[in-house]
Amino acid sequence: MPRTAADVIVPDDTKHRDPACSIAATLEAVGDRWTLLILRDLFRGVRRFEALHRDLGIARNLLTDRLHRLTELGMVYRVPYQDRPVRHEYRLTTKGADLSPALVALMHWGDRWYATDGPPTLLVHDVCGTTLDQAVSCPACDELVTPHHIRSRPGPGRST
Amino acid sequence: MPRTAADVIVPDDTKHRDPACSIAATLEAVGDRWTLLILRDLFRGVRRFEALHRDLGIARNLLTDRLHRLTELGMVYRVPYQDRPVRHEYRLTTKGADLSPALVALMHWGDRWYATDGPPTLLVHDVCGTTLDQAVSCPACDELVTPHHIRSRPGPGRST
DNA sequence: CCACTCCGTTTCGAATCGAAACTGACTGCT
DNA sequence: AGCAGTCAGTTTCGATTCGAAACGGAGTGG
Repeated sequence: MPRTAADVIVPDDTKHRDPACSIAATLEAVGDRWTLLILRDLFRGVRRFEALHRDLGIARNLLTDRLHRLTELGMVYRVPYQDRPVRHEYRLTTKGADLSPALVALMHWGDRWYATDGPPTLLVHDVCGTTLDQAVSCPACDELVTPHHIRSRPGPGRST
Repeated sequence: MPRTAADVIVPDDTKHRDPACSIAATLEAVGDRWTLLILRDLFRGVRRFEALHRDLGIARNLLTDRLHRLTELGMVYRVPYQDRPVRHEYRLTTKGADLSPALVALMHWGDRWYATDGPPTLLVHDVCGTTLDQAVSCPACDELVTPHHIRSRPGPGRST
C-alpha cells in the first residue's frame, strides 16, 4: 500500500503529461498504438519497410510516419542495403535497443495474463538457451522486490 | 510470416495485432495514450476520479471510459469510500499491480534518455530506502543479460 | 434557497487512423 | 522494347477517436 508520501508535495499545475515523470516522457516518445510493436519487430530482425508493413498490418502512411519519428528521436537509423534504387533498412540505435527491458516486461505480463497455453514466445540467453528472468531488486538487501515494497521518492530531477 | 490470411475472412477483430505475441496482447489491453498513466497514478495512490482527472489532465469522458475498461479487464476494482452519495475509488487488482515491472522499465528508460538533471522520481525499497534496480538475468549463467544476448524462440503457446 | 463537491454523460468540432489507390525507381524476363 | 513484379513511399478520403466544455444529479453545508 503506497503511502501518501510522494503525492502530497505535488504542486497544483501539473497540467498535461507532466515532464516530471519519466513514464510520461517515455510514453510521449513511444506510447502510441504502433511504435512499440515496430520496435519489437526491429528487435526480432524485421528491418525493411515492406516486411514491417506485412508483419504488423500497419497502414503504410503510419509506418512511414512512425519510422521517421523514431529516426528523429534517435532510436532508429537507416542503413542502405542496396544501390540501384537506394533502399534502406531500419536498425535500432542504443537508445532504441535500451527499450528492450520494457518490451520484456510487457511481454511477461501478456504471458502471465493472456497466454493460456503458455507463452507464444520465449526469451532465451543466446549462449546457453536458458529462459530469461526479469526482476526488480534491491542492491542493498540483495533480494527481489515486489510491487508492494516499492515506494517513490522525488529525485534530483526537480520535482518542484 | 503471416500471409494475407488475417485480412481475408476474419469476422470480428483480430485484423491486426497478432495474438501470438504477448507484447501485442499487452498493448491491446493497455497500449493506449492514457491507460498506463492511469495505472501509474493508481500505483502512486491517486485513486479517485477527480484526483486522476486533475493529476493527468485527461478528459473526463475518456477517464470514465478507461476506468470502465480497466475494471472489465480485471485490472482495477471499485471500492466505496463514502455512503450518502455512494462514491468509489479505484484500486489495482493483482493483475493490475503485476504491470509494475513494465512501468518501472518505462520509467528507467525515460530517466536514462530524457532526465537531463537526473531522475525526477526514484523508486526505493520501502524497508531500506535504497534505489532499486531492474534487470534481465539468466538463471543458469547467473549473470545479467544485455539486449544483444537475448534471442527469441517459439514457446508452447502455438506460433505458426 | 444557494453554493459547492464529486462523478459522471452528452455534445460537437478537431485530430488521427486505416484501406486502397497512386507514384516512381528499379530488376528480370522474353 | 514491352510487360510484370518488388519495394518504398505519398495521397486521398471516410471512419474512428479525442478533447474541452456544458450539463446532470446526488448529496453536504450554510
